[in-house]
Amino acid sequence: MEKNFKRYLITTALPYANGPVHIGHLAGVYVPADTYVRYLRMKGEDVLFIGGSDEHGVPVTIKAEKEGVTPQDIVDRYHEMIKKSFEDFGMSYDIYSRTTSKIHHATAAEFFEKLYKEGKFIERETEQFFDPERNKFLSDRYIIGTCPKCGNDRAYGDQCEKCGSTLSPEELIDPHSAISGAKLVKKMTKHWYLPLEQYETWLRQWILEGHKEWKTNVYGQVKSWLDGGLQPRAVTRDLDWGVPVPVKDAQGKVLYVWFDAPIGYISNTKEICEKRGDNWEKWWKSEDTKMVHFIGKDNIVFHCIIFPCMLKAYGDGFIVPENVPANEFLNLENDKISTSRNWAVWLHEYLQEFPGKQDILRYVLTANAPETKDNNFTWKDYQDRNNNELLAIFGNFVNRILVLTHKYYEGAVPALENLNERLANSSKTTSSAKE
RNA sequence: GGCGGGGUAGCUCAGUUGGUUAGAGCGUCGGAUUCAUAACCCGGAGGUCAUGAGUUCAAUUCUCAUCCCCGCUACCA
Repeated sequence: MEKNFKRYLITTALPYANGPVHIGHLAGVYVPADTYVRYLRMKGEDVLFIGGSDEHGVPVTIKAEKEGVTPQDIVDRYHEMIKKSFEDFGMSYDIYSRTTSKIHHATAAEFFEKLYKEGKFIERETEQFFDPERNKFLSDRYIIGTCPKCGNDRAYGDQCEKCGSTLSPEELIDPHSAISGAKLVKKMTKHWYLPLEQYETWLRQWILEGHKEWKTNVYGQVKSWLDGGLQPRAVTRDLDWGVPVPVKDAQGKVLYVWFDAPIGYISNTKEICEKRGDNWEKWWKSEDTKMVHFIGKDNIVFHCIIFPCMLKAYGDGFIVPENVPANEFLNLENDKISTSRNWAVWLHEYLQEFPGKQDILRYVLTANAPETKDNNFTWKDYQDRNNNELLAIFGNFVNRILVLTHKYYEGAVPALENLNERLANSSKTTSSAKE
């Protein structure tokens, strides 16, 4: 199945703009992607490298509320922070943009509108929990109640952290709002769903038949979803932060963050192409473009099932990814990296505390990349790899070449000669030339 | 709970379409050298390939069960 591709469209998962980027993100997604892109460019390939911040969704609004600022303030803060740290780190993006951009809102809205008009969605009205005090519908994780299984009175609407059981908000005893504490009421609400099951045959053929070479974690996860049977997936939410649903009777509704985020790859391509006078469609609608999504293992279903279904539903020549390399996670000092517990090495802090040491981090994260299983980052390992591998071995190698070049060749690189002949002729002096 | 991925030397990872002594880097131990930076170079030790059972002439590699780690679980249970 070797195809001849004329150009490469490489995307990296959009970091969520409610916190900075840490070494786990770097190890799994950004360093491998940047390395691949640099390799392609060195080979002279035509490459477009797309990144950006994912700025919609409930967590941003919660954080804003907590701090008494607007959601825009939150995403402005973290977008700038992430963007700058990527720049300082040396990510070679063609563009690093954001999903609050005008062009993205327009692109995402148009995307939804086309599918809507063509009848690609199904509408469903369901009863949802509503916080009367804040006047908003709540997603499962912002509903708190008593766990019916273990009696924990701080169980979430999707899961009880104490006994680990998976829950639905309906099961909770005395459900109330995690935001206001108010007692919840039920209200009817309408949403649009993408009927994924309609694409099952196509997905099977495309991935299970056509891409057996994908990583086992990715392939296995996809197969499991397909074998389990796909269901319609809601693509809208009751929320006031996001891309408004471009339909008449949809006040107070936005596109589900996971619907709009991957469209960000398209919007950002448009943005850079407009700036360069390039044609964005050649990147997204040509069979000879090779698209690769770099992601973490938590994003497999979105990039292998949902987003491809969206593209397929839209039609109009959109291509789907040729590969979706999803990496595992990185632990820090034997403990899970956690934003909420502030257990992480933040990129912006690393860059401050270790100025000029970007390549050391790149090296360590590459040498220890979590390709097939979760890996562990320790400062001791970082120190050892730096001191032994980079400094002692590699550093000495470079230093020796420089010193000997000056000593024996007056500082100029000597002409190429036949090494085998030379080795055969002498033994002593060649032991140094050999290297 | 269900499903997916993983559990191989002190550490981080390769590998095995089943087949005699399971690999690498770093660490460690020993040696050599002072030609290159506090280096480099050479050699050794170190693993019941998570656990138990099964298939086989032969299993770390296949099958089943168990344990542990991580992810997903779609408003389906």
